[in-house]
Amino acid sequence: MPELPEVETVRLGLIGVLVGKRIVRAVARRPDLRVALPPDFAQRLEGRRIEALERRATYLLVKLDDGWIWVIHLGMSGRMTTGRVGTLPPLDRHDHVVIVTQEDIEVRFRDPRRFGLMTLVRGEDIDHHRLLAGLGPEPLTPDFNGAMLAAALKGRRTSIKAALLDQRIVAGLGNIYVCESLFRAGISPKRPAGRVQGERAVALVKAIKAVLKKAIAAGGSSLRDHRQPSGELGYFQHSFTVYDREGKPCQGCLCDLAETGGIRRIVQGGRSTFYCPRRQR
DNA sequence: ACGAGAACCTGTTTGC
DNA sequence: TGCAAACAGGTTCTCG
Repeated sequence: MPELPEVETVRLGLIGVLVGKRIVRAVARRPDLRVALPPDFAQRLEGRRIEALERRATYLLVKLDDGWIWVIHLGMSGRMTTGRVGTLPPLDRHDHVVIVTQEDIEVRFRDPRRFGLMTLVRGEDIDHHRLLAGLGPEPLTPDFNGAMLAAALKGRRTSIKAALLDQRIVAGLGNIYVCESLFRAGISPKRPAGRVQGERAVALVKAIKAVLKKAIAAGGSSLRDHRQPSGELGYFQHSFTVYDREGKPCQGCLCDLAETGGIRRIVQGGRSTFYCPRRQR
């Protein structure tokens, strides 16, 4: 269930396995993902050398030596595992795509819920492709700043929680990091998006960047720790401040747990939101 | 155009 | 213990 930091961790883990390597075998075991695999998908990967592995929002962009880009989205339950051929566990029924490099390293894409996708896009078309065209700014780049976020939120009547989940406003945030960022910025998830302006927007941008950087750093360190064969990439021990901590004490709120009830859980747009009603306004 | 809600799919956790 | 309902970190479609 990957948001930007998890996808970035997967990317960093896959760079060493894939970049500069040639794909000698590719198998599409189950083509009906969220977006169906092209009929000749596996055939078109075979023989290709991988030149670079980039990321846009939560899409992995694998640049191939024929000018095409292998686009990967992990959806909600997508995972990548790698290991030397013959050392991995038996294939699971949800291992939908398997590739092998010239060095005998296998990379598997497993996605039980099939909300993920893979496809091939011409390099020069990538920015206009329907999957990527509408995406907002990358949150970790300098052009994502308070003024820009304030402008994007202006006039919006929906909650700031829903607005931050909207990939057109800012790309790559999901439920967890939206909750964490709002907590860090001291902003209530119920606040109308249009009323996050000025200093509040600046604080929110700072919080988003800090939360994402911290999570990526945590993923990076776990990557070094778990670089064993047949490693599963991108899933590490998180320590959240509010997410999934309903009823637990709020860090930094020196209030009586019995009195306040601690972290609260509400449902917005059908999804759980966790926040501290005292610190977030 | 905007916002709310449903839908997609399967595995795991929770509650009676 | 067993079964059904609720829930899960994403995205996209429809409808009002």
